[in-house]
Amino acid sequence: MDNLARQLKVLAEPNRLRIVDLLMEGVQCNCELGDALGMAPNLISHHLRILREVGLVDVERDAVDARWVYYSINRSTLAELAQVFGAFFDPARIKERHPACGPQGSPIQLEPMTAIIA
Amino acid sequence: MDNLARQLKVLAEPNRLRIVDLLMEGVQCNCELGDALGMAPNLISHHLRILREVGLVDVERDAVDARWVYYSINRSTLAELAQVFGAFFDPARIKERHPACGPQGSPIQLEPMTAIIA
DNA sequence: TTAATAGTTCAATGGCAGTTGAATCATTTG
DNA sequence: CAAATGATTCAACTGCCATTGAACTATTAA
Repeated sequence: MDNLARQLKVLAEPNRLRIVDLLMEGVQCNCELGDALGMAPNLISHHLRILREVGLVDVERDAVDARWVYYSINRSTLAELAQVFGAFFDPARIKERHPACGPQGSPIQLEPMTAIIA
Repeated sequence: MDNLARQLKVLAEPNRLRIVDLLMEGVQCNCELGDALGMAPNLISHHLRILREVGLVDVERDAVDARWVYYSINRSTLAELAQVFGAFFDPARIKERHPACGPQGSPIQLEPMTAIIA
């Protein structure tokens, strides 16, 4: 579960989420990502490193001109994440209330409350 | 997409993720959550408020003894989140590389790179 | 070999947010 | 009424992390 939280934290950053989205669309080099997002190359590198650390992104270097570096989504990591997430947040998992506290004799006597929100 | 990032950010906090997990198991009052997680009641309240703000959690007040407050997972919000997440991170969405930059004439000539990680 | 290019690493900054303890609110009980 | 209970709100603190600008590495081009 801590592992899930860690991956969610990585994806919860808006710019990283956009990077992942662009990588899924096929965009891959640092410069293109930076252009698309209006971000500096070093910042792109920073986020890509974090995405690599959780295994969501892979790296390749161009065989002809080694200055170019291409990033891509790691399919298996993504698939596993989607699977774990889907299992964890499956609405069917929600169980009925079984309170161990509260007054005896009021098992299911509840009234909807909107006041506390206002 | 910003909306997705916001919900992910809420769920990326380990203690909140545990609270969500407990709520799915049927645990619901502040005190029980606090006992289960070893956290002070005010901190539980804090995280529950954040979960409420994104619509993931609902609130009810005990009809017999109004001092007790019960929290529960909002099924529709959870279902929508699971759906959006599943669609966004679907491995089938990953497209082929189509680089607009890089040297001409090296379309698919790449070599795997492990050095950069070390 | 010198300059240019693509990218990374480093140090410093600033803001957000989780945590803490005390105070407060609302409700029920004696 | 006063005391107790369940929970929330408030103010202050602290640590983490995205951002920034500059320096640095590696590779290719002139």
